[in-house]
Amino acid sequence: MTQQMKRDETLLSQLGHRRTVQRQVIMQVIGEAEGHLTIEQLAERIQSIMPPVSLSTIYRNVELLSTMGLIRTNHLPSEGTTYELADGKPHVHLVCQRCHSLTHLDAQQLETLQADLQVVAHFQIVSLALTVTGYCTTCSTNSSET
Amino acid sequence: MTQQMKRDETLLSQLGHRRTVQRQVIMQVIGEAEGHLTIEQLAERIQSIMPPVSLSTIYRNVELLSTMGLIRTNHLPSEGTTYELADGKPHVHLVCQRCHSLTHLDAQQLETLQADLQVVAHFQIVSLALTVTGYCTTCSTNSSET
DNA sequence: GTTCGTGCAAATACTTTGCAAGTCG
DNA sequence: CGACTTGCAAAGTATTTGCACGAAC
Repeated sequence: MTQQMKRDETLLSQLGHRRTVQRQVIMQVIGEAEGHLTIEQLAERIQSIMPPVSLSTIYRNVELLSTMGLIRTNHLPSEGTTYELADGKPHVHLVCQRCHSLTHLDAQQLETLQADLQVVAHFQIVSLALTVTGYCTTCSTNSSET
Repeated sequence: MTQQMKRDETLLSQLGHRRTVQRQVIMQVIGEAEGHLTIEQLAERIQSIMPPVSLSTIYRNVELLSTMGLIRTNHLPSEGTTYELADGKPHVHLVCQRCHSLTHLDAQQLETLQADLQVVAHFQIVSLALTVTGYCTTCSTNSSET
């Protein structure tokens, strides 16, 4: 959180945006979370440390922070839109098409691929997430019973 | 489409589902499309070949077809939820956090990774999509001007 | 006749937008 | 003062659900 907050303040001033309390708390909450958060989860956690922030404000700010590259926006099936720190670490999301369960993996093996894409696509990668669709262990096992 | 339709019918009967006109047309349209389709695009194309199918029916059937592993569900930022054939071919989606543009890549280099994950996660992979978040060439170039 | 599927309309999310009031430099 | 933010309420979209009718086995 410490390093992240510092980067936050730096970027916010760089881009001419104000370090409002709301924005600071949003960054703080996202930074302290282990995984990704939905807008509602964000709102809840914010309320636990300060007076509630309106949903529209949260929506507007995650959009801003995402544009600035501070956070990453995920579009996941079961959980809807979620947000997390844009730390550049590759994610693997295992999405089950049957029960819609979601499993996370930290994929070391993606490190090299990230570099490849950098070159190939001339795309400035902020974060890299692999969405794998298929069947989780449970469903894959039970599928024969159907 | 031919092979796909056959597989469609096979699976549909296997699972005790009926091969209704609506379902066949939905599969046909998705099969004939090059890329992924939104629910609305689906509805439009269906209307061009038969009397309109209600949106709820389409929603219910893409859910069904997805559960059956015939099609793949994408959750993309700019285009919302889209559907396409679950052909197992890896996709790379380059999502720009700034202008929200979406670029597609066919990634051959993911083939091996797919095998790795199969083992590591005991996850039965239907399809594999890499969502890369960052800045596209245009935005990456212009970012300094901001 | 019993089960399954569809269409329609209503009900639910989820997200965006307009506007008035407040804050900061 | 002038630019930027927020909160609230209203407006939009997107998706789901309940129900009655019709089709299939």
